[in-house]
Amino acid sequence: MGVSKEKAADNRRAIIAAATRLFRERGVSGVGVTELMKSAGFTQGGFYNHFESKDDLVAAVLNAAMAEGKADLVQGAKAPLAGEASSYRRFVVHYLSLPHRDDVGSGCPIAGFATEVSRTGGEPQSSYARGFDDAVTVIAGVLAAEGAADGQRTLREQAIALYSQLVGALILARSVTETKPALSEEILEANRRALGRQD
Amino acid sequence: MGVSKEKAADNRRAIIAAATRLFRERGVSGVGVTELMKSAGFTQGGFYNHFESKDDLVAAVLNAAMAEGKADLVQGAKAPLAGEASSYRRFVVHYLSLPHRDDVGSGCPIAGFATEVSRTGGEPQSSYARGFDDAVTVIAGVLAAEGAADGQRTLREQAIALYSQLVGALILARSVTETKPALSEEILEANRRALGRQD
DNA sequence: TGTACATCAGTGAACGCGCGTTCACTGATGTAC
DNA sequence: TGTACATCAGTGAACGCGCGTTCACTGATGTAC
Repeated sequence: MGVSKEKAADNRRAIIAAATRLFRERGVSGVGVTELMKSAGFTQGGFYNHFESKDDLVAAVLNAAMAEGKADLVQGAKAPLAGEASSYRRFVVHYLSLPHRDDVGSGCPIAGFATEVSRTGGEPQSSYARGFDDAVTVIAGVLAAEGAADGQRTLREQAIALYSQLVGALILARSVTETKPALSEEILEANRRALGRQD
Repeated sequence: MGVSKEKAADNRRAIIAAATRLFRERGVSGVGVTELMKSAGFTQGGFYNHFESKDDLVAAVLNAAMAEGKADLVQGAKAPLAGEASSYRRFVVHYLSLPHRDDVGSGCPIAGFATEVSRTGGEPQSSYARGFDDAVTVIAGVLAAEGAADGQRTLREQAIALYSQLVGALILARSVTETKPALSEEILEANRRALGRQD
């Protein structure tokens, strides 16, 4: 078809963008290369001009998703101090909100890819682990701003525990959304209340 | 081959048992019927004498895994009061232990099947939700025995929040085991410490 | 600046392979008499 | 209790299908002169 280098790079990004969404929603093995390419606006064959294999794409997807996830987090943490809520409060409430629960495709990639990378291992898992560490650092910053002093536990430790609870609550809420929506909301609410008081 | 009804029922259970393990370890779509049957000691064709389809097996597997998971929980909660540790303490420490992290195949099915059922929906998800509810009830009992009074929050609410944190910690620890074992252990440890003090 | 040609992103048919499922066959089980 | 026969769990080859991947082809891009 003939396409400029610039346009080709755009197209590569479009494929990755489609994959970061679809892989979170349905899992890597739940999305075929043909469907993926179609969803990005191309036909199947072109895939291999950009990636060596589907596994190669998975690695690129985790890198991209983690970078994007970190950007979202940082932006959220230092968001314009609109409203009276603290950073901490806003972060928790947003993370455990219905819109976030229902938006697996562009929601927190740590929650969306956790099970995937535990089975994949390798490079994607390394990217994921780096992304997790970055997130913990940002959250520790939020806790510091909150003045969440604790003689026994470091900020990092507290951030890891908080993030674990948030991720668990989100994954559990998502796991029963379709058949038990009331239970799903109850899970979010119980965790919001548990995290309402300072940890 | 010719097999008694009794033996046939045993064989059906063996297939389900193999599947509850393999599906947790590698996901439903990561295990083929042929491999599954081989792992249970049979050839592929016999599968359809016991189940209408692979989806039908998935439903049976979730029922079985939830029943077994509940039995494990109840047993753990009322375990012989050996040692000085409280039920609560024992539960948390075991849940966040390395052996439990490394035993996805027969570990907590709520953690092992969470992502799977969020995509599957339907009957398997209903079984899962029932299993989750049962687990919350058992945990609320453990918290009650601990005298975890809290004027603001019900025992059920506290149990849901606690379980969310445990499940999140386990899933996150598993997600980085292969490439970042130190981080994986740090996640378990941070949550153990966070839950050491009464919630 | 203009022309000739190599490059390479995109197309879509085709490949082999493993999947879930079906089938004809087998032989011990378990029932009818 | 013994014999004849229907049942049905288990076997393993075969089915169609969708998967990841390859390929010959195309035409605009972008370089050489």
